[in-house]
Amino acid sequence: RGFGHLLKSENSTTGYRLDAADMHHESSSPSSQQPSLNIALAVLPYSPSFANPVDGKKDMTGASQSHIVQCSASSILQKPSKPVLGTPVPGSCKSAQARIGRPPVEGRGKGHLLPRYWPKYTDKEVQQISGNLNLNIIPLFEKTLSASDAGRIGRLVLPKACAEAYFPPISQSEGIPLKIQDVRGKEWTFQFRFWPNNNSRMYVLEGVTPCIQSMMLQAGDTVTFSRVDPGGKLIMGSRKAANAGDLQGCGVTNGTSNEDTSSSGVTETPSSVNASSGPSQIPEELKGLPEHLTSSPHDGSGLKKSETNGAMMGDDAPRVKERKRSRTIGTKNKRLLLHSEESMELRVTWEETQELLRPSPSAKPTIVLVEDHEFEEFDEPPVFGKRTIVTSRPSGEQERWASCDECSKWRRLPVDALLPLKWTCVDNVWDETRCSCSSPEESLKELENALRGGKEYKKRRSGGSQTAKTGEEPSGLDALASAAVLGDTLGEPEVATTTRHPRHRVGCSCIVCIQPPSGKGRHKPTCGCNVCSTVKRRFKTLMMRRKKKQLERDETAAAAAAAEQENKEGKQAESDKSKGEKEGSKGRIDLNSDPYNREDNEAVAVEKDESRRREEIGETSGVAQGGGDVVGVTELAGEAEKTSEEPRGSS
DNA sequence: ATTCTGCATGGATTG
DNA sequence: AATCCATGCAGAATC
Repeated sequence: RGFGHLLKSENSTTGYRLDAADMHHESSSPSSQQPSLNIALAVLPYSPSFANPVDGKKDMTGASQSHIVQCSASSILQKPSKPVLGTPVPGSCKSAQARIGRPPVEGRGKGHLLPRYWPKYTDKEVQQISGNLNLNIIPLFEKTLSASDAGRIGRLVLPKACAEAYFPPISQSEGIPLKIQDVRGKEWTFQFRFWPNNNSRMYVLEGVTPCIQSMMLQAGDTVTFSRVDPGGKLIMGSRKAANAGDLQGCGVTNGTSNEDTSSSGVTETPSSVNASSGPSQIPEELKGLPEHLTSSPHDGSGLKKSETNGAMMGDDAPRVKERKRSRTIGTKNKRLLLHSEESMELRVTWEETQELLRPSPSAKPTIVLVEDHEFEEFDEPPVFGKRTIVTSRPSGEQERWASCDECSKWRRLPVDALLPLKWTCVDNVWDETRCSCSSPEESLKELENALRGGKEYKKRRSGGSQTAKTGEEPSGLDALASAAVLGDTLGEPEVATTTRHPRHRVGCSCIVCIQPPSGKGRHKPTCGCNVCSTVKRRFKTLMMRRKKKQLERDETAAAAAAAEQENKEGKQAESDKSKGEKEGSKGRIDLNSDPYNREDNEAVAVEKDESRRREEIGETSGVAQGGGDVVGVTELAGEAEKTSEEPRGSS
């Protein structure tokens, strides 16, 4: 519907309306099976004459028209089993709109675009476009961001066909700088280039990180590329993945969320959009851009892709949908691939996370009646609340416990109490005798009995609430997703270990995984867990070795008498130093070696010393293994300095 | 130590 | 089987 309108000056005779209802009614005719046909045809396909998309555009309108005329319906209707249009489920949303996928302009061949790259627009977006007829927005393609695309590496992999079809041709691998404007009018310059890949090319946009960040995009979100007509200016927009729908337990694939706009070519669009960039922020020439180009993340409407769209589109639709769904980042992103066991682990974490969600403090819910059931609809994403613990008394009665963010004392609360992220004794409205940090803590016998051996107990042992340590918590769906995926912040910190290296799993003790984390989440200096003790032991061994070698070098240097000899030995010292560094490095890095097989006595001595020290502080090795974080290197260094006069080595 | 860069690899998809 | 493309990887550059 949208592009038909956009391009009506070029193709006014067709008069296609792309209402979903129309689509179905017209499906008897081959030429109308895909009413978006003319829309697709109106877009300039990749033309070798496309030489200057930014600075000036050739007569694109004419070219478009020629393609409109030249393209045959059959070339576009090769795969009628792949629906690109559809209707949302009636009643599933207040302003249900179809996201229209534009089919490729050409059939098989160089310019053929896979449906997942077709730009998809909604009625509302089109309406917005129609509000300003001064310029045409020619949708080119879109791409769902992969983890690599959204990562800090700053490279956005472009679908080859799209790159060759809609970006200027490049012959050199270095490519060319390409100016692309975002919907706020900011112009970005990316390096559009390619790498030789097998016998083909792999096209990338380099330097996209600032742009991606400014749009607050992440893996699973979609970037769209359009062209302004006239002018040929490239426009880059974005669309967030519909996490809100996933939040409600739908649309979760492999633990990741994705709007999956390519699954059927049709999705509903959130009801409230365009919150972030008002018209005043949009340059005049860009007013009227498709709504998706300016839509804000997480509209909060909680709408999701209709599960029945595929079924309405034909017999093949469910199969296609299933297949296409697997083509999301869930399957291709190896980092997010989970074994079934891990998947279960993730689900538990996710469910646990649900308990922490609270409505945003400023959010005012709207009551929506769906099939006689009242639902609270929030315009703002939820925030994390304070983590609490629910215990059961012998009588079966449940109660909730929370620790004060100020004094860390545990307070007994009603089981239905929902606490904000920051909660102190003063906020304890349920127990007047314990509504101050000066009030004594209740006997924690019940609490400890209930938690002994459990996760919460370990948390308790590791010193108070996690939220108090982490300070400012993330809020919103992004934080929720991150927490669920990483298992960090809210869940078991040990899970985060696996994020050090994608191939490694919990329990891996290699050099990569064993490194103590820096910043938040470090183990306490007194922590005696296996990881901490191993790291401490090895570090001490390293420092002792270095000290010994330094002494040897000093003796050598002192033995030198003549100045010339000194010079000579100075060089030798350099050589020794580098050699020593290498050996030191060997000792420093080799955290995977078995400490009990060390040939040097220092290790044994250090081990004994460590054991003695642990006995003194009454800790048992292994209790907190993996239950938290590892002592920071700086603390280790400080510890090492106490036993060595030598300045802290590079660690 | 971290980031950048260019290319390689291999799973997923397509024809 | 061919192709695409997400991501791994290693050397270089930089912090």
